[in-house]
Amino acid sequence: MKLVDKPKKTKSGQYATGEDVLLKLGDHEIVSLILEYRENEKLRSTYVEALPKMISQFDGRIHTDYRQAVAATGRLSSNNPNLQNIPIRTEKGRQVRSAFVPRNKDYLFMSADYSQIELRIAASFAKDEIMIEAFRSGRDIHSTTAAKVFKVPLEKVTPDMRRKAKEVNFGILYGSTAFGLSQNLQTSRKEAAEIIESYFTEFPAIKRYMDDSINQAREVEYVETILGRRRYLRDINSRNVTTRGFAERNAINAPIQGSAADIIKIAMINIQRWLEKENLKTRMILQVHDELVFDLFKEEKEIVTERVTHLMKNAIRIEVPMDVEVGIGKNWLEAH
DNA sequence: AATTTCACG
DNA sequence: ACGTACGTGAAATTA
Repeated sequence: MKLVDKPKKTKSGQYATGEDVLLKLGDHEIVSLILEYRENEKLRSTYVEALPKMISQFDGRIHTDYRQAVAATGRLSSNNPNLQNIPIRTEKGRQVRSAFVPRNKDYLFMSADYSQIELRIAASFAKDEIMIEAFRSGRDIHSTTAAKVFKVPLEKVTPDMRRKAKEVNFGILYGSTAFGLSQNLQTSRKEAAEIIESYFTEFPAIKRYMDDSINQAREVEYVETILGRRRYLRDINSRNVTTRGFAERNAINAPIQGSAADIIKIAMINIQRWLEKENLKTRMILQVHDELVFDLFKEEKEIVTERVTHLMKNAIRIEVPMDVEVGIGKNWLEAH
């Protein structure tokens, strides 16, 4: 439709039509129509029509498989079907999620989520006193970051400043560049670069930790999680800047993402041991990276809530307290 | 079989 | 000038 002069192409030479590309075409009505169609098709083909076919003839339930040796960071992955990517972000998506229900009327769905686990791990590894103190005092981490980065008192942080700070906090964990952040914030590279610079001035320990991670990786060509899982980074000394850049971002991200995986695995082992020891009817049924989902026997509500929270918070001791949010409802959506 | 897109954390 | 934020899996399309 000649909406732009030089349309972006994919590496195989096709026109790129991903969501981020379409949204930069301007506000032609075709864009929202295509994206609406895509959303509907995704939900129809991947969930609404696929999942019912996966119902077991033996017990009427859907069973995923977890793979323990696929993800390079030590995370689990879920397949056949993937139950770690059930929709939640859009209204129609949430309808799909609400179809996941307990086994019978004596049960409820319970979800227990680690709050900001990766940022807490980063603060702890970096020994950043400001960020550690923010978590210890239970302050909102994104607002705290916004106050520091934009140099205003906490009460003067606007929703837009908080939104940007949140993107920065995530970007940091991924080793984001000014370009990446500007794309994500839909702002100029200049502003993105200024925000990042300001971030590193306010949180010097985080900057030091990131540099140390890369330098250590250069020495031994691997990085490690808190429990010693290694990710080998054989490209870390590559002379190709793009290749080396990937390895450097992995050097920052893998210990953090992987340590979060270590921690939830310890919690899962302790929770399962406890459920069996106590002969409880509640079952741990899903893991979604920082969340555990339970088919909760109603009469066990109080004890399970208390013990699961405790076992998740205390799986491993680090410099920062772990916070866990528990929700209970009559389906997976309501449990959040 | 490879690529592209998009669902999740 | 180029490429550019981490980790996955599934469906549809393209080659």
